[in-house]
Amino acid sequence: MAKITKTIEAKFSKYFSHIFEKTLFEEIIDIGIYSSLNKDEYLIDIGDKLTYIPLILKGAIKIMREDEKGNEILLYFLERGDTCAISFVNCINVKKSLFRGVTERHTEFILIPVNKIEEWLVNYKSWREFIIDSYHSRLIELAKTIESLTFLKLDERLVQYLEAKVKIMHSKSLNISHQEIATDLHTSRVVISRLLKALEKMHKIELGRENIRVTNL
DNA sequence: ACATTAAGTGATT
DNA sequence: AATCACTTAATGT
Repeated sequence: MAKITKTIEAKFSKYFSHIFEKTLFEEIIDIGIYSSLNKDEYLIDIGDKLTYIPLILKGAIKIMREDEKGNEILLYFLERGDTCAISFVNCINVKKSLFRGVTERHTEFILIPVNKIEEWLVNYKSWREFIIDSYHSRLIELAKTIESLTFLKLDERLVQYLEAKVKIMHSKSLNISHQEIATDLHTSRVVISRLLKALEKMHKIELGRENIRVTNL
């Protein structure tokens, strides 16, 4: 956790300056706290109290949902330029988080304290638009997830998953275990192993230990 | 050298 | 598509 330096401001400016009006931009630089997390760290867990909202500068976050029995399912990914809009409403009401956010890779972000979120909603048009926009994108992501859960077979979901992963990691070489994919898609490792083998036979991917190389999906 | 963890596979439901 | 049971291979200590 640190104050925002000139270098970080430049990074932030690159992805967010066209979104926010100048006075708001300056206020974010003044008030925001810069922070980062390594791969596989929790940004937020289910039940955590929300005190900050992250504006993502770099990296990617996986948003998961878990039921009472511990069944996990991947909802969507967040990346650079995104924020976790779902958490805004939670923030304002000081409710606990419904989701879990885990970093997919080293991730940098600027934290905005809860009290400012509400204040800016009143004072800045660009902030209102940003929040609504972000909320809208998350809703679309969720709709897509429901769609694939309902209509797609597991092999098609796996292909979608790999595509999303490649996009988010900015790499065709994914360092991920079959077990982790199985957990994300809420199925068993054996099934994933078999489907991956099938994709390999079709020359769409290449398999290694904890590595999948996507060649031509 | 031994234990642990990831991945491959046939058979069964 | 899930589970079991077992094997093989890679990696850590």
